[in-house]
Amino acid sequence: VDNPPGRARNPRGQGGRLRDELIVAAIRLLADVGDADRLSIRAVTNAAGVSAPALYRHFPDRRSLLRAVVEYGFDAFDRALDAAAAGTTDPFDALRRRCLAYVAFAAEQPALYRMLFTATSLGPKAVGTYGRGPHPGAASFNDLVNAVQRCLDAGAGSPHTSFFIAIQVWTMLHGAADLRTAKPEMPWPPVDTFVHAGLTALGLARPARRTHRR
Amino acid sequence: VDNPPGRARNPRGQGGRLRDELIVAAIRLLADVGDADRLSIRAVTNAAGVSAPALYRHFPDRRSLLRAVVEYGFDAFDRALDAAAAGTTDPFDALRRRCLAYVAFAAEQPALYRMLFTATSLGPKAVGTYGRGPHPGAASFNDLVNAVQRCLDAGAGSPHTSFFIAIQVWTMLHGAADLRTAKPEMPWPPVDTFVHAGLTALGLARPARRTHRR
DNA sequence: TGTACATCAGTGAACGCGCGTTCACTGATGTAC
DNA sequence: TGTACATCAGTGAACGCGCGTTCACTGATGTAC
Repeated sequence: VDNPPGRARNPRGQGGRLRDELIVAAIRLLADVGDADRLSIRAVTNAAGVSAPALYRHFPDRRSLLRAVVEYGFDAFDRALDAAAAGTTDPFDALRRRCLAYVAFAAEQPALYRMLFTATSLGPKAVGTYGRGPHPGAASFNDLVNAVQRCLDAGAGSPHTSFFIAIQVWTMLHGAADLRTAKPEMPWPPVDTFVHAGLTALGLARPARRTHRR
Repeated sequence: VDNPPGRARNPRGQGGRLRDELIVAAIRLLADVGDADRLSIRAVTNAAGVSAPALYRHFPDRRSLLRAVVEYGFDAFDRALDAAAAGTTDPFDALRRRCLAYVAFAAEQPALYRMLFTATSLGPKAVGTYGRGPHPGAASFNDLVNAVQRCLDAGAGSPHTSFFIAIQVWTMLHGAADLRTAKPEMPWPPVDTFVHAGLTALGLARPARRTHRR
């Protein structure tokens, strides 16, 4: 991984650009090394084409960089799911599309997905904790609760609250996403088949129509 | 973490004992450090009361130790689930008990659980791959398929095969176990409520009896 | 019964490495006068 | 218009550390004769 030879120093007042470049380089590198623990400052700065100490102008320490990566990653995750759901007005179809996009995101960027969903706030580990403010994934979960609620409003048949059902859906999605990454040697059923079966079992398939069109 | 002061050298021919002591020490340490990546040879041998090079008499390298930990961990996992299911003859109750024991195992030893279920065969990472022979978790999954099949034989109502249903159950359990560890700040519903709801949704609750006893 | 020797569990020092972080610095560029 | 200076993005060398692994070794114990 050589330095991009042509990187020029940012002009005065534009030093902040390097901050974003470092985050993007970290995410790119994450796909190669497979684990946030392997994201060393030296590797990230080298991938961004600067020397290691240059990082400290933008982040006080390594953990701060990783936290920024997590926030950036959740942003990308939310955008991917919203984009998938934007293609339909039917709440059941929207939820199904969100679910498929969820698993697809994890399949495309497994190391980033794990960093967002399993490395965060795990004791003294790499990323550290988010003491103040909401957890960066809170918005994503809230989107899911809302998507489920729209299905309930449209007549979905579940005895549970939208919160409880959202937990059920999230659990299924995380299990599917994480296990498929962890155990690639298993003969997993196709994702859409699996997601459809899961949503149906949870009462989140479209209910039978009361009337037929003529 | 000081050396246990009293450790005596094993007698001739009993050098193999240290092998087990190292594995046990590694699992104990795993609970403290929280991640298999942090299981350094020096930390493990120190916890076992020997010098670092002593490990090489029993394992060719670090990865071999970690693989032995995984095998040992799957053994303990299987025993915990079997013990939980041994208390009943009803297949639905047996499956439910297995599920609760699954999540309990993960809650009690989160780092070990992760090592078994998410670190294995993840590219060039800590543990390495299991090229030859069956995956050490294969037996556990097979037990689950059998437990599901017994429910089907007892009249469970699912349109799917026992393999597919076992994938559904496993996905739910892994999702629940892993997310609860990763996001402890979430207001998770009680495990037994959640597992009961999940098994019911999957058609794995006891079917209504045809006849009543008089 | 005594002794030389082979076996073997484990040690202590050392290696080269990549790490996060610090420090004093360089050199281009905008600004004040 | 020219020049001294402040600003600031980024550098290069160095630090102390823990790591996996190697090497030559120690010293207790069982065995052959």
